[in-house]
Amino acid sequence: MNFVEELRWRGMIHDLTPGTEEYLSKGMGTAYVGIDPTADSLHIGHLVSVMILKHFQQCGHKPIALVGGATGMIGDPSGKSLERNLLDETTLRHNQEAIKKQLSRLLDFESDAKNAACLVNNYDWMKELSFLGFIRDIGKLITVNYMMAKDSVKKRFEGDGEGMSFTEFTYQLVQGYDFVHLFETMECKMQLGGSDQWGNITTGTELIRRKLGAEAYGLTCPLIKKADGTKFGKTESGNIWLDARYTSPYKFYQFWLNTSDEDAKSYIRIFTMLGREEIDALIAEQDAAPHLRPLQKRLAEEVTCMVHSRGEWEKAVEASQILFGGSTAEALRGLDEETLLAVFEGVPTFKVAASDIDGANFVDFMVEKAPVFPSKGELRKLIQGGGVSLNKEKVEDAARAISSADLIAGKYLLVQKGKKNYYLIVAE
RNA sequence: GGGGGAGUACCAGAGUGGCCAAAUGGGACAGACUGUAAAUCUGUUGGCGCACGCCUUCGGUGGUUCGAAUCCAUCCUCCCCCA
Repeated sequence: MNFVEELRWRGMIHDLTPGTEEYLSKGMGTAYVGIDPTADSLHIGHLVSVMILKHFQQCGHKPIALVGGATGMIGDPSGKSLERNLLDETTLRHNQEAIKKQLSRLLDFESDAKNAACLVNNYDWMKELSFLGFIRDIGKLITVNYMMAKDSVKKRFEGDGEGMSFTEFTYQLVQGYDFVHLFETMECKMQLGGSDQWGNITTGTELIRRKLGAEAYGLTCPLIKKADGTKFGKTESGNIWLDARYTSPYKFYQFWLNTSDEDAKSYIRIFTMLGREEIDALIAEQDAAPHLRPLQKRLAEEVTCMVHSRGEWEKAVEASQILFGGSTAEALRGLDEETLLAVFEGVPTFKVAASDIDGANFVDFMVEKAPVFPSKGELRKLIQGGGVSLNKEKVEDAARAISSADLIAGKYLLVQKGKKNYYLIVAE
């Protein structure tokens, strides 16, 4: 299978250096992607790079994931208008470990195959490097003029921003040096990344050309966009993380399920390994029966299974059916405690004393005892607009009281704000 | 150093003595419609015992006035022009 061809039909190529296809056609190639360890979990923005590595590996090449322990300490100025905050070493170490764990579930690091994936941390070689050594061996090879011509740098010199520190200016050289190092030690001749990395990648290939007199290659993928122009991978509640502690598998599943038709058509090519025929068939199915959303369902299934597990996917589907499948108050009451908790895992939960329940006024209770809503006025207005439900039944009267008879399984209250926002109240 | 302008709710932006809890647009939230979509339409968007009542808000402070976002003084911040 041809890697470049594969990415091309999936719409995952933004730019590539000349000679890339030829290099990869000569047998097993090696390429790396850099990942900034700014948090102790990857988010779905990282997923694109990981998918590229996955394809790379599937096409018989050797992928390397580079955790940027050193570069993370500097901060990539690309796409940033302000100087970045630096991370301390302890945090970085912790983040690196967590990211390693996540990556190892997505790529094959274990097998004996020649092209098993590999994980490196640039801190391991950067920490040995002396400042003097660096400016002698690397700094000499590149002119400031060349570095200034990069978009990521130019932007910081013009217009808004607040200037750029020497540290960030040097970033591209440091990242370029990674490439040189991997080229020399692992025969890694290619770097992959998002389109914002193009400048950094070409600095690397340039360094390799000047220092080693050798050819190296780069490929970038377009930044993922949503059809409505808003930012991909963010919701009101923030980033979508791969770590279940930050984004529950249910939320994760829901995120993909809720993509628009248009986006789903491109996402399914980018975020799943499904083949061309299968995807074309799904798209045809979607066009024939859009309300059934076969595309979104399949997309959500594939990605959730890949990132979490089939078991988590099944739970997410089950939870979705209970939450959105037109279930009634009776169905809700029919649930046993265990299922209930599983379904509402990750839903904001409030604990109250059981003695506070009986006879309490609904509005007062929801603001004072279990602060689901920030103010009584807002809650009243929502109730008037028909936007609040208790145990799947619309709250009609703002003055209604609650009692222990409202408790599900003797200790839970399920409050809904609108259709999608659930809150669980536990009486203890 | 000289001259001019501006700071209003989440954002943008009206208002320049009482009719201002403050136009309008965007955003956000909710309702209807739907496919848990998009588009559209509707409502809400300072707090409180909420249908015309009270309290806190228009950069800070202090004043004038029966009454101030609006007038005066002063301080702070930002922008523009000239040197």
